[in-house]
Amino acid sequence: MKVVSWNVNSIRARYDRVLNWLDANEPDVVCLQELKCQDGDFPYDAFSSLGYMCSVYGQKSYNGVAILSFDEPKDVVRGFGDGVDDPQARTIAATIDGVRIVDLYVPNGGKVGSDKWRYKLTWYDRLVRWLGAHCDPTQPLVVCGDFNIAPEDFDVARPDRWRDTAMCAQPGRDALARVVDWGLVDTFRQHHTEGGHYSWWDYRPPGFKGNDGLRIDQIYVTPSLAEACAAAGIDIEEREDRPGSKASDHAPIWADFEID
DNA sequence: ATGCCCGGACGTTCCGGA
Repeated sequence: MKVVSWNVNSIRARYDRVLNWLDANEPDVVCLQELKCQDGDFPYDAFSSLGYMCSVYGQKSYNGVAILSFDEPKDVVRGFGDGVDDPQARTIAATIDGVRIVDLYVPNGGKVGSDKWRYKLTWYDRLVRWLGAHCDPTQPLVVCGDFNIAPEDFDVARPDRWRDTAMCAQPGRDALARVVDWGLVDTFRQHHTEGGHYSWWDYRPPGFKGNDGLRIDQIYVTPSLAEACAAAGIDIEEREDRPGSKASDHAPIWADFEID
């Protein structure tokens, strides 16, 4: 089972490019973030032509997540359902071929200390509680998406430049660590122990050309799936503009599992 | 110290992104 996670920065602006990538790579499960459209505007037909079923949790202009799969998605859940009045569409979960898939778009956080920053930290706390209430570290589980946190300095090309931002500030890293400590393994780090690998580059200079990258997109799994993870990677070629096809500011990340 | 580049929208400038 091949799983990909990709913050596409508008599915309507990106769907031809995403389609081409899916056609070439044939992942079994596709977790998308930042759809920036309502459910009714999602390009279902384009993806169904490649054989994908689409579970969508959209929102006008902002946020929005979706899980695409060849196999029928079961027990689809949108949002945390934790009683908090939160209109932001940032999480969707589904069971695909016996594997629970959780697709997340973690809040950006704005400036450290702002209301958005507090929302981000609170959101991480809600995620930990949600995992505790609805998931089990012994089950086959994928928790992936745009976490908007670079876990360590060697996940950042220029750590001094980013140190005190919402991507790197210690309270955010601590919040992410509490999610991982619940019982998850970073599939990319299983296969790449060295630094210097990134999944996001700002559109603004120095950006991709200046390699001012951060590794803020992750595919975490429970230990039973980690044992089955044969390979993981980041397709940085997809961060490059092509004629008539602009790139998202995020590259797709993927993990391959050998499961029956 | 700030903008740079993008996408979306009650659009012709703004907000949010990370």
